[in-house]
Amino acid sequence: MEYQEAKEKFISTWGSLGTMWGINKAMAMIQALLFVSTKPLSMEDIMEELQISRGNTSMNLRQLMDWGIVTKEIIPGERKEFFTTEKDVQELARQIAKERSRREIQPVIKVLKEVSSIKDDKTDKTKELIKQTKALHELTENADKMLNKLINQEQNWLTKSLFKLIK
Amino acid sequence: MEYQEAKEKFISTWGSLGTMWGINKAMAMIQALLFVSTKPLSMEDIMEELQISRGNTSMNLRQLMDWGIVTKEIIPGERKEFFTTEKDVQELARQIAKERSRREIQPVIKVLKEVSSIKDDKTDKTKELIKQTKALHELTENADKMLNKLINQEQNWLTKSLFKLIK
DNA sequence: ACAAACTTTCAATAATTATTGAAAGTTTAA
DNA sequence: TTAAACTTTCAATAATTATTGAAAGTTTGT
Repeated sequence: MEYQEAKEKFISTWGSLGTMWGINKAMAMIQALLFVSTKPLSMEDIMEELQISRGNTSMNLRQLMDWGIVTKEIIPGERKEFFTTEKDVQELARQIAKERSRREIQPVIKVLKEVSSIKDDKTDKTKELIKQTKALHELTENADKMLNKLINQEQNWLTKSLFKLIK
Repeated sequence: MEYQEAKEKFISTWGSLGTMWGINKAMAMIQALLFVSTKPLSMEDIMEELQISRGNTSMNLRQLMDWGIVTKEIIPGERKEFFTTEKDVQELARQIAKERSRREIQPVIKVLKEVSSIKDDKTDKTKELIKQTKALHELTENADKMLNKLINQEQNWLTKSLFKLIK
């Protein structure tokens, strides 16, 4: 497999992985492209390489910046804006975990807490609803705590912890 | 908040959480409904409660069974089929983790391995592609190993491990 | 202040994904 | 063996989500 083919394969695989986990294809592909690029890319570069429109590129770059995994680079003497992504996989993982926790897991935990706190009227169905949502609430909260722990540790904590768990 | 409202809130929240993580709404809602139900439900029951069509119900129940988190119950004297979901959150989490690993993570690991193994022609861009996909490969493989570890342990291992990590 | 070089916005459109419902298929009881 | 009771399948349709492209907005250099 040659460079170009390998690169395209990587980008499109990353794109479809994104789709499977609720992240849009263009967004995932832009990040993948930046991730293996040796230098910052302009909007033109990205549009060209991925064959997507200016609007699409602009919107998805913005989202990636909102997620904190892509940053604008000012290149002296250039009028265009250039973009790079976080190159360190650990940091990338932490950032994504952090954002998904904040945006998606927290609101669900909130609802689970509310629902599991309704007044127990002693009927079977109410007891079951409370019991089951409480169990889910605990599980979700634990998983999320772990995720947050990962997020707030220094660089290599994740790898070390995983290693301890695995061996 | 009363029982009915709480139940509906739980089901629809679970449904939209599903959507955010690439699982379709009806599938997530059916699972949620079964999860808080005190007894097995028939297709009619599910259609009625969630206001979805027979075809939709049938297809999504099938998927849930393929995922191994819903099972058919035979109720003596009843002609209809009845369904239940795994009621234990630990087991549910393990089953979902197992399936998502098998279906989605493994194929990506395979591609990352392929791409990171291309011939190094000593150009900067090839070196960067190899380096970055290799890093991603390692991270993904570690995370997946942990997931698999969780899957193959006895019941309470997950909670215990998480607890150890958190404290 | 102007205009060239750029980026953003957003209504229109396309692509994808989910849902319906009726026909075909299956199972069961008599 | 028949037919009622039920489930599955799948082409048609609806709903959702992503993408385009051109107009509006912004920034920069002169």
